[in-house]
Amino acid sequence: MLEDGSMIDLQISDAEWDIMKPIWATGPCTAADVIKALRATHDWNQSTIRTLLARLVEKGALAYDVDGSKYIYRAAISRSQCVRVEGRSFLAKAFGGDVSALLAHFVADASLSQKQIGDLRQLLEKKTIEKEKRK
Amino acid sequence: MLEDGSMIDLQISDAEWDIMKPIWATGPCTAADVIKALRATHDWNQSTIRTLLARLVEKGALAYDVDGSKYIYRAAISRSQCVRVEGRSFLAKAFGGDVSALLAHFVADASLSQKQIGDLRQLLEKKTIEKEKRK
DNA sequence: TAAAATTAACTACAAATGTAGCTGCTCACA
DNA sequence: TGTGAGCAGCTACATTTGTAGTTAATTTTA
Repeated sequence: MLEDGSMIDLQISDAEWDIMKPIWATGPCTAADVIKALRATHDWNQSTIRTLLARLVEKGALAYDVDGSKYIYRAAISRSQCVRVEGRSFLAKAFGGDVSALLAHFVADASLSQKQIGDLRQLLEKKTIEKEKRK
Repeated sequence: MLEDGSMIDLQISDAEWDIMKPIWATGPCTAADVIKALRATHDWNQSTIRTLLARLVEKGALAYDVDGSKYIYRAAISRSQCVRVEGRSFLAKAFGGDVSALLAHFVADASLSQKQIGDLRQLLEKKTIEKEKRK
């Protein structure tokens, strides 16, 4: 069990993320559904997608229920869990774990709209208040 | 040439990042220096480090000057360039390119100190003011 | 100067990843 | 009920990555 109780630390490759996304987005579905969902954005052979689905099952990122001759795949780990794991790994790699540095980087690198900046400021404000309260 | 004029899009693996770090941190140095720098944190055979150095040269992330029988390695790409490339790839993979979502995630996931929150708020404020001015 | 220590170059090899092809079963439709 | 389309399972294969070992030249040191 990892410190945060997440208990998972799967490494999902780039291509595998692309498979997970439509499943997280639309819920349980068949391989055909995933293939259809990716047709627009990826020039992948359907074999490729089926292979990746199988690998994700092996890894424990997906599970499936059998429906006649096909599988209904569903996420076995949540997007947020994956994001957390992936985020920490990136944070460690690129910023030596310094979250402030990471945040500063993305604030500087991205061109945020006035509204986005406002939202984030509000989020931070709320966080400050929460902390105040807990004192 | 990529849109931002960075012109590079090297993929630096996790282990390779660990090699780049001390070089970025301390400037040009020999393989022995890198090995020494990593001894504290990594249980790597020196062969491993030398292999990674060579790979990074192949990839164009490092360059070297010959000094007698040894190489003085130096970064051929800056840390910030790497961070930018890596950051965008992560942003695309985990947040579909939505910077706000990324920022919100790290603000929520990390336990920021009061001071860190304050600094970030200040940074955003500055950004807001800049934008105001440019109007 | 002869032996010991360094160094870069080359080789190795398993696991992960990207990207498919082939095969045999099965289900729906003609 | 035969047949074609679709499906999962298995095989394949080049590349990247993690992690070394070996070798030959060279440099340092006793």
